[in-house]
Amino acid sequence: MPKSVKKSGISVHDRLARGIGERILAGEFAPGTLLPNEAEWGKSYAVSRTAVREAIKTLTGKGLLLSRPKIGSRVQPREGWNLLDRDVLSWHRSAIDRRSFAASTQEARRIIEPGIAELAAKKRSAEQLDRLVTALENMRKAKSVPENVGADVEFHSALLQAANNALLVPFGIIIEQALANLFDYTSQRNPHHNLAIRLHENIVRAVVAQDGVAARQAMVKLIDDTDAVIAATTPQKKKN
Amino acid sequence: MPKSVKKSGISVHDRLARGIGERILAGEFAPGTLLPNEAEWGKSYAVSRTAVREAIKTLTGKGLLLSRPKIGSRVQPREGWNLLDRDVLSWHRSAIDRRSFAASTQEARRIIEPGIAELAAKKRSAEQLDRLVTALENMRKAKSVPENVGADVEFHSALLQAANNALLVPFGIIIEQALANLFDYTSQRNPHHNLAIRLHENIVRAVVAQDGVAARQAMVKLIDDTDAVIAATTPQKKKN
DNA sequence: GCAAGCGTTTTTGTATGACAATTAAAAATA
DNA sequence: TATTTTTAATTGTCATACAAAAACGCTTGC
Repeated sequence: MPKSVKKSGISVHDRLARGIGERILAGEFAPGTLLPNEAEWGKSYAVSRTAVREAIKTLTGKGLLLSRPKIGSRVQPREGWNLLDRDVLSWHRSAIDRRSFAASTQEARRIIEPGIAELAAKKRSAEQLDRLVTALENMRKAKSVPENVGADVEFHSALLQAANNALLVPFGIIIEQALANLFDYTSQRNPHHNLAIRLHENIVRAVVAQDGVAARQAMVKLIDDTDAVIAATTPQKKKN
Repeated sequence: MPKSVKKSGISVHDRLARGIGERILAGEFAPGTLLPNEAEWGKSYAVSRTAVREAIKTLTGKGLLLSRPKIGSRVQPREGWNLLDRDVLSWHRSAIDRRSFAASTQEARRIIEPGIAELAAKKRSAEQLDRLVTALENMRKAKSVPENVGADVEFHSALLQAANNALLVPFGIIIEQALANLFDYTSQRNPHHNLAIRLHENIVRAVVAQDGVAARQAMVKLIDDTDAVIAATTPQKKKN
């Protein structure tokens, strides 16, 4: 019996890649494991070998697999996984519990975003500053939760771009996921909205003044606040 | 059998993916550009459409492309590129000049690695500490430049793993490239070897003592030294 | 004249079948 | 037992055919 894959508008090999990818991230196929061969995938998902191969190429491109003739496709060690890939990260997110995912993203943000803010303050161009200011205005104008999330993501993306370092760009995905995650917690209305706006304003002020240290500090405060929001909406947390 | 100079071993679609990927990173196909269609690629590289499609799937999986029926494959905006993918980063590296690549990697390391050191000091397990200590010993014992690079990379990988945050793991690729790059500069013998060892020892000491602040400071000193090495081997640079 | 709807056509998406290349594992040999 | 050869399983590549999506141009109706 063909395994049912969630159907949607997207292509067969994309659905397959997601199906297999989620099972790898969930630990069903641990690193070092040899996957079923292409013919078996085709049979179990009722698709052609062509589609299977394209799905496997996608996963290989993301560092999850390595294929060799006569051997098959082997799950690679975790160090090689492109966890900062949008797809892989979303599979990862659905494979672990929300709390620890939120903790990981916040921890990572705390390491990276203050440095980004400092760089942005020092190196931003006038255009990049414009984009940041516009994002802040959109945050003020936001009337719904999705609008709010969108403007917030745009704000942090603009800041990231203003840092002018291509190697840091991939970390934007973490911020995106962290914010999406956050708005899972703060259900419909966010009473912190005004405070959040003010915290973002402080960052903009520092970037305008090209004051790296102030930008860093303002970002730390913003992340502190996010931590507080998460803690407040959580039944209980255990310390270690 | 030296008659054929064909890139032996590597598959056709891998070579194609690399070929197209390098041309995208080099700017020949800018973001927003529509690539030639699959049939044309097949003709110009003398391969089947199947191979072309698998190469394109690889690149799509790395965030470089998006394909849609009747439209074609369009180069995605840079924000979506998985620059922390090993392949993409190497294509990027060969597309820009060495100096600015070194500057970018050092800038990124300066943002992230101190935080990693601090996390590692606070959260490392006994086994993770062992791995770190072993890497340090291998640095001491290293007799050749490649051995030295290998042990150095292993040291920073061990530290990264000790930080116990999966989202930060992809950053290891930057460290790898940065160190490889560095040893391009310091040609054969590195007179800084003893100093470098001592700087690494300081990090280990802090991690042993679980002193996060000390670990952070020690890492900053190490990166400072790396900057100094780069500056010393460079004709001239301007400060701003 | 102009807008809306409808086929046309281009390009990717999927399937099938065939054969080549690779190499682990089994079999044969020294 | 150790080494070499053969075999077989699996991915890699190709050719062909048709399906599906969607931009484009055409017709039609007002």
